[in-house]
Amino acid sequence: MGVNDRKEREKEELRALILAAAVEVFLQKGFDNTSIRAIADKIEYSPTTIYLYFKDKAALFHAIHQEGFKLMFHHFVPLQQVADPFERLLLQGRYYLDFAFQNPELYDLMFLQPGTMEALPDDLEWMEGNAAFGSLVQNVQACIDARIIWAESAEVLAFTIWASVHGIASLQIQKRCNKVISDHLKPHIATLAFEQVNLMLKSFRIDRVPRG
Amino acid sequence: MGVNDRKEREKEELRALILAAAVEVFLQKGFDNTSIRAIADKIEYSPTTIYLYFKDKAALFHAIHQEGFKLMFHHFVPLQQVADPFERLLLQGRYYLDFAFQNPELYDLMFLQPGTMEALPDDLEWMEGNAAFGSLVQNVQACIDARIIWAESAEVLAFTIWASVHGIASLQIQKRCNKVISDHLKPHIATLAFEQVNLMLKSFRIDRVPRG
DNA sequence: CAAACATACTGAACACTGTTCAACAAAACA
DNA sequence: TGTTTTGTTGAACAGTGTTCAGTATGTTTG
Repeated sequence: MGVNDRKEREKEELRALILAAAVEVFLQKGFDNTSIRAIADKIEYSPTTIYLYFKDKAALFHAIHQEGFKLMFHHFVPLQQVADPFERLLLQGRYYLDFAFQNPELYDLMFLQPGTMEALPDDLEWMEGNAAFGSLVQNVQACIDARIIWAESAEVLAFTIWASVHGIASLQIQKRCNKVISDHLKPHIATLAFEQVNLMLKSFRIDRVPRG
Repeated sequence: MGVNDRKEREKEELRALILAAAVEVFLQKGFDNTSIRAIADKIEYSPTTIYLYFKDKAALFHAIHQEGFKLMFHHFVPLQQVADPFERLLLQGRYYLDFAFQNPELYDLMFLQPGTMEALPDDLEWMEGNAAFGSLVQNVQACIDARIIWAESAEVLAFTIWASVHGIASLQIQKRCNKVISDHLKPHIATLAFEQVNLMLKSFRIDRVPRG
C-alpha cells in the first residue's frame, strides 16, 4: 500500500514542521515564553494537534534539545582534521565555548535546564550527552596514550575538564559573570574564557614547567 | 509616635512571615511549583497581600536568594580559623561544594536561575555574589602573596577556580552527572568532586612536581 | 464621643498557561 | 454508497501571576 507510506511521510512532515516552529519560537522568545499556543499559532494549527505528535511539553523540549546537539556536533566536525591530540583537545574546548556563547538558549536547554533530563523518555540513556562526553574522553585518552598528559583515569580527567568549561559557559549564560567580574575585564570575557581553558589544559601537561 | 513604630514593626514581621513561608514552600516543592497562592495559603493570607510586601514574584525570589547567601556565609565562618592560605582555599572549595550538594534548590536559585539576576532591584549591584567572590579573590591573593601559588591576576585565577567548582556543582544539580559518568564512579561522585578541586588547586602550586 | 481619614487586606476578575476529551470532518476502505 | 478509520479541533478544566475596586479596621481629628 502506497497510501500508508504517504501518510507516514505526511505525519513525519508535520512533526518536523511543529519542531521547526518550536525551535524558532524557542530561540526568539526564550525558554519561559515558549508556549504550546504560540507554536500552534505559528504553523496555523490547533494547540491540540501538537499533542498528537508530542506526548507533552517536556517531550517537545526534549526534541528541541536533540536539535541543539545536532548543531553542536556540526560545530565539532572540523576537529577530525586535527592530528595532534593535545591541539584537538584545546580546540574542542574552544568550539564547545563557541557553541555555548553563540547559542545560549540552546546550551541552556541542553546542559542547564533540569527538566530536560527528568523528561528523558522511558528513563532511557542520555544518548546525546553520552556521545558528546564520549568524544571528550576519547581525546583525553589520546593525549594520555601519546604521553602528553598524565592522568589515572581518562574519564575522571575528562569530567574535570568538562566541568571547568561548562562552569565558564554556565556563569556567562546565567548572567553571573558580568555582575562579579571587574569592569576592565568585561570586554575580554570571551577571550578570557578561552585562555582559562588553555591554562587549565596546559597545567595537565607532563612537560609543564613549574612557574614563579 | 509609638504607633507608627509598632506598625512598622508589624509590617516587618509580616514580611518576614511571608518570606519564611516562601522559603519553606520553595524548599519543599521546588522552584517550578512555588506559587504565590501556595505561599498565601500557608500563612492564611490572601495572595494579594503578598504584593503589598513584594513587588512581584521575582522580588520575592530575590529575597529567598538572599536567605540562601546568608546560609552560605554561615557555612564559611569556620574558614576564618584556618591560618594557612592554601589550606583555606582548599577548604573553601570543599565548603562551597558541601553547601551546593546539601542545598541544591537554593544553589539553583542563587547561581543558576537567570531570572534571579534579571530581577535585580533597580539594576543595582549583585551584593551577595560580589561578597562571596570577593572572599575567594582574597584567599587566592593570600596564596599568591605567600608564594604558594603563581598567577598574573588573582581575580582571573579566582574566576577560573569558581567556574570549575561551579561547573561540578551545576552538572550534579542539573542532573547531567549521573547520566554520563560510569556506573562504578557514581557512588563516589561527591568524593570525586572534592578530589577534582584539590587536583586543580594543587596544579597551580609553584612547588608542583611534574608527573609521569 | 462621633465623624473623617488612612491603612491593611481581600474577592473577583483578567489574561495567560498545559492538557484533555468529546465532537467533527475528511479520507480510505468495503 | 455506506462504514470505518484517521486527523483535527473547540471548548473546557485547573492552574498560574497580577491588578483593581471595594471593604473593614484602627487611628486621628473635630
